[in-house]
Amino acid sequence: MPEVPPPAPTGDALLKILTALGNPHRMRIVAALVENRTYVSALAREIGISRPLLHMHLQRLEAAGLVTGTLEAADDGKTVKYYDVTPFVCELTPHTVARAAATLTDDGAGTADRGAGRSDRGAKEEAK
Amino acid sequence: MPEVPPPAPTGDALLKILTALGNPHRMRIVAALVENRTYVSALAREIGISRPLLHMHLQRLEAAGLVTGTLEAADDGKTVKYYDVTPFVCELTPHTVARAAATLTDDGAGTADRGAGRSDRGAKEEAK
DNA sequence: GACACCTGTCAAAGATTTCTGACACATCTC
DNA sequence: GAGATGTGTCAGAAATCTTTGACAGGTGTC
Repeated sequence: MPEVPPPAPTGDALLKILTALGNPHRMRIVAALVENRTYVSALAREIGISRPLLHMHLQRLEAAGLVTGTLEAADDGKTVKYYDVTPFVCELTPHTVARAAATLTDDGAGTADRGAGRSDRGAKEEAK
Repeated sequence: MPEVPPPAPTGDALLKILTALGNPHRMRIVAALVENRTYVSALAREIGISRPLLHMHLQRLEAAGLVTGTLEAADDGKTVKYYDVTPFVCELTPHTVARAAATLTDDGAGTADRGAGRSDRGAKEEAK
């Protein structure tokens, strides 16, 4: 079959995606960015949350590879940070979850890589 | 049978699925149940977590509709609770997330006032 | 009866996540 | 300069999730 199967992310990557998307505010952020790209302050006004809070949510989404932020210069020269959604595709089935769980690096004892670990993975798309 | 498109869960349902799957232990539970169905105590030993903890995780998974538990009688007559995975299919893309976000009943204000007393919550948005 | 399994629930501690209010800095307009 | 807009970060409170240990049953075997 010529069908190209989904990228099948690693366990940690899938976990990051799930925890990133598992939040009403972040789901709405993705929804808003699908409609049209915006910058941080405008998006905060649109959704109705504070800038610091939105900043945190955007960081979480970006860390999961679901959105990307670019610092651009507006017409008047002011620097604005625009965000776009990544065209991610992730199929969730018992099999894909099981496959991802096999590569989890979390031993359950709390060896979670919180804030550490440099990841050069800009896109999960080619992961295999 | 022709191609059946994914059911497109409601916002709250998808959120439940995502938060249920967004946990290393629960991902491993699904993985273990995909291999072969078991009962609670055996599963707890297999994964290496306590029974009360596993019980909570299973409840969360069952509440999201990802697994189902059935109280059965073993050969010797002892009652055992077996768990099976539901053959769920959920496609995660910017579009599906956006579509689901539109039906979220969480007003983001923390007020668990599901679907009641609807009024303009964005009153302060235009106050600028 | 004593033991070994199974089932479930509870309260309380521990660890994350979420959220708010300030702060500091830059650019453009009046 | 003052004011409005944009950027980002920080500490600490508040809410939620995770985890443990103890408890209260049930059934079958020795």
